[in-house]
Amino acid sequence: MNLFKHYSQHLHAIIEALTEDGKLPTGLDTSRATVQPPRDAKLAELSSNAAMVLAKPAGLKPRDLAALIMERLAEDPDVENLEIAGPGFLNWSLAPRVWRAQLVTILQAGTGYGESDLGAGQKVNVEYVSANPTGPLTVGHARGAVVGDALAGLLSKAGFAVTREYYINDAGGQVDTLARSTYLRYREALGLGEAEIPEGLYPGLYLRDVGAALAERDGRKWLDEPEEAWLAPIRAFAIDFLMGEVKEDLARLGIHQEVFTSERSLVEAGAVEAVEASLQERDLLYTGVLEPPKGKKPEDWEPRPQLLFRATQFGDDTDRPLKKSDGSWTYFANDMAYHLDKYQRGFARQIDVWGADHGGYVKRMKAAVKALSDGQAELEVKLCQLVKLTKGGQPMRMSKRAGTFVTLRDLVDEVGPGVVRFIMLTRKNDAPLDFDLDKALEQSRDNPVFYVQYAHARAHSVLRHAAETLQNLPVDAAALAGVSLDCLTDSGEMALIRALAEWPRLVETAAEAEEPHRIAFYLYDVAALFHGLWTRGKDEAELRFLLPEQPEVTVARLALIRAMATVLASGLDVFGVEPLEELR
RNA sequence: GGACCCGUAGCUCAGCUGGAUAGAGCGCUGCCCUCCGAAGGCAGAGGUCACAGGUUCGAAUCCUGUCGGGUCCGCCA
Repeated sequence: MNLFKHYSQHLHAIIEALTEDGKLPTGLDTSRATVQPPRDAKLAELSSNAAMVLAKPAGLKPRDLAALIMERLAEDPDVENLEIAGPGFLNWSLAPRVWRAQLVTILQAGTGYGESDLGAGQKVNVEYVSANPTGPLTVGHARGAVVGDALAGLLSKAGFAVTREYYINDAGGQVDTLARSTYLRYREALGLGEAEIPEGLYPGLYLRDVGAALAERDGRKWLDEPEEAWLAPIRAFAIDFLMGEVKEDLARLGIHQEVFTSERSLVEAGAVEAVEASLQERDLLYTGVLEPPKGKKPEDWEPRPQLLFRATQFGDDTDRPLKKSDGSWTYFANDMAYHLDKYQRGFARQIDVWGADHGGYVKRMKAAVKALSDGQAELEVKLCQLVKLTKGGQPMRMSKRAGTFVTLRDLVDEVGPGVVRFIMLTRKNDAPLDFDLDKALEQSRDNPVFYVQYAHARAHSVLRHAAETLQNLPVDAAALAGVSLDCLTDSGEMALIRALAEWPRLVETAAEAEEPHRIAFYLYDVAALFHGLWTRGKDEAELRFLLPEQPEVTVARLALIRAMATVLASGLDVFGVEPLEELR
């Protein structure tokens, strides 16, 4: 049971009872009345703003209303130190046995602890990475990959039915460019001299592998054929090859999206015409001429009539083209078809994770989803700001044009998947992120990954040590769930227990805010409390975890330690990071 | 010119959807420890939450405007 939710419900029941007794007016909006840990843990263990929020509509002074609630809340035998504080806060603490009982809950639940029914099984689609299949994934993609995957994990933990998806942009002009670039590397692979890559094609050396693989499969088959003969098959081959690479990169990061949707197959199935018809039916299309952008105007600007979508009716700043002036579909039209497809697959809630450079695209896509679903579906977009890669504080220059960009695979090989994932989640997605390769591997309090993994490993080290030296004592979760925990009385131990008991609440607030980074900070806090407790044992011998002369104290502490390791593992699991039982 | 994001301690950043005396790490200052189980401990200084208005019992948080930084801006995907 989530203690905070429990007391929130308790409080709402009290308010209801007070209303029935005529002490409060009917029809109060109680939605803003919450139970939280106070900002400053010294003030109380639990705190509610109910009296302040409800005072005005109830026509009472906050402290008077607080007194009314307090009277009823005091009847709960678990509630202690109940008092009215400050402007009308209701503060209280819980009997230590209530907190300790949370450890039993944790030990019984295992890493499933913290799971919530908040989402009530609602279907959510999280689409992320969706990089063009024209080259390897870069460090920039890594952030979107990790953020999307962790968000999916978080929502899943919070009770949503999450689908993780990748949209393959295999339909635009860029894949034709890919095919032509691949063709040159194919010729090169067949010994026709080193390819000169003209302006406008992709110079990346990774295409040599694609060309070689094609030569391996097809031999000299395409050498004397005209472009219209080889363009489509080579395009398909190259996309296939590079998507294989992308999946391999993602797999090395521990990411496995279950749905890959091809733009080309949607287009070929007529999904775009269906969008046009649907919009036409709603009278949301017209042929018109867009205003030129103010400020800097493109050189070759001239007014041209295009088929436009009335995006302004749905909150966008201007209407958006569905067709280019030559009559072909825009990328936006295809993207509308894709998002409609997701809606038709049952996703009324869609989350896209994009790079910050797509910020200008958000409003129109949201407008499109609203229009195509008659307001039934909602699209949210998480923009990931840039990652600044440094080594020892020195920026690493990256240029895609010069081919000197750092690939995701290089990064994962350098520091490992767990480190990449955790560090990418130590900032909220809309803030820029510094990623220092040296710091990522540093073993210090400065490095949050190390600090959290160290806590987990240290806990397991103690458990191993206990199993070896104190053979009569239980160390497994099931047995520890049954031991007496009354010996856990130290303030540091209690603080750690309270922090662990907050995990279910944190899952829910982080899921509601769609902010997986909060988990990273939470895990760091838990680790800090644990390391602090450990360190105190250095000076105060009676605080050590293993006291051979006092088995009842020792088993209680082992229960605490295992519960802490369980919560850390549960949090790392949301991130897709493997908890370490030993540091090497 | 416009849209979106950001602005909190010397530095890097939290701040739990509007609550109480705004926090952490690093750095700095001063003590302690440096043989226990694993990579130190305690204390201190340091803030006009960019700025100005507004809403509210109450604002770092919401609204408006200004300044500064980033991303982007017809038919590229």
